[in-house]
Amino acid sequence: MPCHHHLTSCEHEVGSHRSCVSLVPIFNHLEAEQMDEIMETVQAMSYKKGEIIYRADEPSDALYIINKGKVRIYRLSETGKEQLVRMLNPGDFTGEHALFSKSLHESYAEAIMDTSICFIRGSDLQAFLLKYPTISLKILAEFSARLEQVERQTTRFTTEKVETRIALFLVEYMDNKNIVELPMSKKDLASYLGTSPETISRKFADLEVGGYMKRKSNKRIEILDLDGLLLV
Amino acid sequence: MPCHHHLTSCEHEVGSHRSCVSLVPIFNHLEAEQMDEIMETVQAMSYKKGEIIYRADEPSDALYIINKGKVRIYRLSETGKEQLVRMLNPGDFTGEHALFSKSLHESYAEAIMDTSICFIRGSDLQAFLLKYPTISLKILAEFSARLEQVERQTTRFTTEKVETRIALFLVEYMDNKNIVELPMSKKDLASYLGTSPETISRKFADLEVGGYMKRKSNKRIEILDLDGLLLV
DNA sequence: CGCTCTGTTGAAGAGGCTCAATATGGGTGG
DNA sequence: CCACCCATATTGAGCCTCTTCAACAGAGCG
Repeated sequence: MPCHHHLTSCEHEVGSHRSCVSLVPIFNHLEAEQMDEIMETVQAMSYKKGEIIYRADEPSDALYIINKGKVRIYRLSETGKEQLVRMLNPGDFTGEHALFSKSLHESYAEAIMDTSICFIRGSDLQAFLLKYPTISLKILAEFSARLEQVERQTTRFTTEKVETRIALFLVEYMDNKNIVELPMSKKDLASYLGTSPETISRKFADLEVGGYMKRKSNKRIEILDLDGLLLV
Repeated sequence: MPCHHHLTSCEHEVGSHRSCVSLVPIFNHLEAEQMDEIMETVQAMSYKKGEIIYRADEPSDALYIINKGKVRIYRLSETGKEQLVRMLNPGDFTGEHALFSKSLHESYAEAIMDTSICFIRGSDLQAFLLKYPTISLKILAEFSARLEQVERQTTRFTTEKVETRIALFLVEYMDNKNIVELPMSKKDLASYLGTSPETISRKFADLEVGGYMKRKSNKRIEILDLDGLLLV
């Protein structure tokens, strides 16, 4: 069951010391012995909160799979400003660009809590992809979902005003009890939605006085008027 | 040799009646007999200028490969505004999302000149991917390049002002004689760069009086001050 | 040859950014 | 366990970029 978005955990139920391989969508459809084979090539690494996992312009030849923790992927624009691209939770992976197309990263990956990561070297992965082609299909599905996600986001940047983008974000992340659990700080949310923290603050206040939502706590928001929110 | 951008032709040297298969990056590394095998499953179709190839929310089970012509991929946002996502030239493909992740298109594909397209049905493609896993590697490379491209564009939308986005666009599409051949109408360029045609007009005028560039004709621009353009 | 779509230019207004001051609150060390 | 502290969040004010509407010019096409 693929995730329809990529900022909150997809509940991969990652056990503490079991290797990531068996728990990751791109591998967990394999036979046990095939997973064992992959596990043997996997290396683990731990990062403390705040540590940078990779930087733009660094070379890379590995796929990074999040085993535990949370990772922030961001970019710096030509003029040096930062934009949050996505958040990685256990079971998600990154580093693919350096693997499949070029050899240099274009984004930054930062552990925002203590995080453990599994690496598969590019050459090993490539061998597995040729040996077990179904893995490629899984990765292709993941890539194509991400492409749609980013294109959708891009379209919103150019065609919707900030208030609408926030509203759409809230609707997407709302659970079945009309509660949104913000998956990041408001500062990061601002960066993700292409605006400033000040504007986020103001628009949240506006939406609250408009009766569309109510802030239950710092990171919890209750949606009161879903239909109205979509028309903002 | 992958394209570093996706709006101008990558010079695939497509012959007039030869099937697309042999000329497309994702297949042209295969042996002749393997390509023949694929060609047998391919169906061709022609579209006249202005015809829609697929629409959002339509189901699909095929990969579309451009054989001849030019195709515009665009999205409509939640509030109905259009954004140009990319242009397809001979050798490019689309329709992947409906194939690999979901079954419905999210974007629109429109032939902007008389265009001929080859289809590979999803089930056939899947079989080939399992039989010849190197095809997957090619598609993975293409997807990952596109992901980077879209993410880069997204970051520019949120962090750069319009004038900078135009400047970066011009620099990317400049050839080795400092000439930019605009690959689309100014109207489409505005949509692609997330602004309005009026602003494009004005910024081009500004860049010209600033001595950064000179309009040679409607679609040809000469870059006069590359370094200055990057600092705009 | 005229019609329509594309492109240009002008003016006004709005939305959002920046800078600055203040408030809040979670984490840490005592 | 409490108090402090610093990053995060909020609120205010002014400004600037860009959008929008409108009028007009030009180019491509039938």
